[in-house]
Amino acid sequence: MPELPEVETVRRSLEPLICRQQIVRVQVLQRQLRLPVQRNFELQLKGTTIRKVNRRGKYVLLELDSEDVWVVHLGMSGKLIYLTDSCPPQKHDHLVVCFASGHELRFHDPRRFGLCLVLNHQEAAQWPPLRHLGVDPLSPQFCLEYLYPLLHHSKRRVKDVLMDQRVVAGLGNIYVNEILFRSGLRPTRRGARLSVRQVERIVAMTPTVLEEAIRLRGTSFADYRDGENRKGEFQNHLKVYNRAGKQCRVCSDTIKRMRVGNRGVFYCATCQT
DNA sequence: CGGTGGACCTGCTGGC
DNA sequence: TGCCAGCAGGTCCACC
Repeated sequence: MPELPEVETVRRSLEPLICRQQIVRVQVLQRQLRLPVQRNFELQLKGTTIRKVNRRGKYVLLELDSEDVWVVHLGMSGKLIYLTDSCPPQKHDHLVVCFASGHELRFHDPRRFGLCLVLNHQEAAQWPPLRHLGVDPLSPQFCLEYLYPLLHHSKRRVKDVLMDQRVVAGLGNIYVNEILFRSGLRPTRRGARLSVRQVERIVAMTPTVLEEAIRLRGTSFADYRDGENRKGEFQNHLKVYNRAGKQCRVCSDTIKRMRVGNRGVFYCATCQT
């Protein structure tokens, strides 16, 4: 499910709802997520107040007044849902966090590819998945001088390089397909074979696509919802992803689908070379 | 070492 | 209608 625009939408929707709220009760209903939920997870959260909601790549980082960080990754099907009225836990609600206000935050994840853990600031800085994250594609560090050498020295497909979280933090399959369409490049092109001009197009189109998707509150197929369980709208603006057999919105050619590294890739053979 | 393919898990869709 | 294969937005690890 969630790539950078969806995670950022969750962050923005949760921030005003949960900041300054004190956690009074924590229930773990399912410990087996991508990593098992820590033994002392409940104790680490209980009594703390959420100070800020940050994002790094696809990770949501909930900063606590205890100086710990509650790290959440939504995997493929994870949701963080804010409830003002309690109800019995639903199927696949794995975590229920109750605030002093009586409101709740729940982590819900049918496929359990998601992740929840509590780390202090030093541990968070050391934790390899966070430590190795590449630049944020919406930051000024994401520029030609950064990206061109990484692509130029890689034999991998441009799609795989852009999806590598150590290179760019937050891109996944949907947005890489869209970015490469708008850059006029086939996903199977090898990084080393791209010209400076072509990498310039990627650098320009990446924030354009991501910012448009954030404005439309992300892409919802089946699962994705923001912190208030609302769908996004960007699925109606996709140019190639999930559009195999349909007409290209630019040239009317038929959008093609192929498999690259065990996942679906969508492209227009006329617009992308 | 870099690069690829499968595993992890549940649910939905489409074909027969 | 029912069943089953195939597919899904992410990450990690074994293997070449």
